[in-house]
Order: sequence, then C-alpha cells, then structure tokens
Amino acid sequence: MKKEEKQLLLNNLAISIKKRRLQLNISQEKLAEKCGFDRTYISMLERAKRNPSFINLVKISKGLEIEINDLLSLEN
Amino acid sequence: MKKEEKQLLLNNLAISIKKRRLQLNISQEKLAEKCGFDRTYISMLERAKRNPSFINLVKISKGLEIEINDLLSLEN
DNA sequence: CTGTGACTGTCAGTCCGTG
DNA sequence: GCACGGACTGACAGTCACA
Repeated sequence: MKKEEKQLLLNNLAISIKKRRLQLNISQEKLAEKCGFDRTYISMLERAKRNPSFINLVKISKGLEIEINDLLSLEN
Repeated sequence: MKKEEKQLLLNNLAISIKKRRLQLNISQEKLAEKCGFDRTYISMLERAKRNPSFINLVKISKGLEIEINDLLSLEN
C-alpha cells in the first residue's frame, strides 16, 4: 500500500467528517467538546493530517451522531 | 468513554475479523501475508490486544475481501 | 498454526500559542 | 471560527524469540 493511497483514504475521511459536522451546523470546537478531543485534533483530522485509531474513529462518529459505517460510506 | 467500553469495541472488532477470516478459510499467517502485516499483529488483533489505526483497518478489510463498513457491521 | 511479552522508533493526541 | 506551528507524553506499529 502506497503513501499516496493512505493519504487518499485520510482525505476521504477528512471530507466525510467535515461534511457531517457542517450538516450538524456546529464548530470544530463544539465537536471536539462532544467527542472529548482537543480542538486542534479535529482540525488536523479535517485536514487529513492524522490517522486516527479505531477507538477514536468510534468517538468521532458518536460526536457526529452517526453510525461509524455510515460515516465511512458517506458520499463525498 | 470508559476503558471497558473501549475494550468491548475491540472485542467486537476482534471477533468480526476472526469470523471473516474463518469464512475465507485461511490462516492468520495467510491473512497477514495478504495484508502485509506480521502474523503476530493479526494474532493480537484477533485477541483484541491492539487498537488499530484507520489505515490498518482498511488494510485488514482489504485482506479480508470485505468492505470496511461491512466488516464493522458484521453480526457476532 | 497460534499465543504471548517485550522491545524500539514513530506517531497520535494535548496544550501552548500565532495570524 | 479556523489553519497552523512547536513541544511534550503516551500510545501504537512492527518485529522478535519462545512456547
């Protein structure tokens, strides 16, 4: 698996997270608060700068009030 | 989010991975080879000893020839 | 064929700040 | 409200020898 491929996956995830957050009409800070994360971490995720763990993916999806599989299959 | 909750999530993931691997009727070693992982890493995942990253989750699902959201929503 | 513990380097995730 | 940076600690990746 190539580096660009990984980055592409992170990009898609980033877009999905951002898209869903905007649907909820909340700020990164607010989402961070809901998830129990630092605001800068959310920022990094939405810029595809981080590769979150499975557990954190679950936390994010909870904060976004969406099932994790729905989050991952969100059309971009 | 409590520690037991996280462990529960990892347990479910572990079971799903193992179940799917057995469906394919391949060994941990064989799966490891398909994913590009060490066989002991697969072993750890199936024993819920590791909290894999998003990228590694994708790799696993590819090795298991299943969509990641299908893997996560596999009935245990 | 798989379980297990231990290990090292890298990265995740936080906390401080800036424009 | 967000992007972005540096510095820090803990967690994960990836491997090994052994059972």
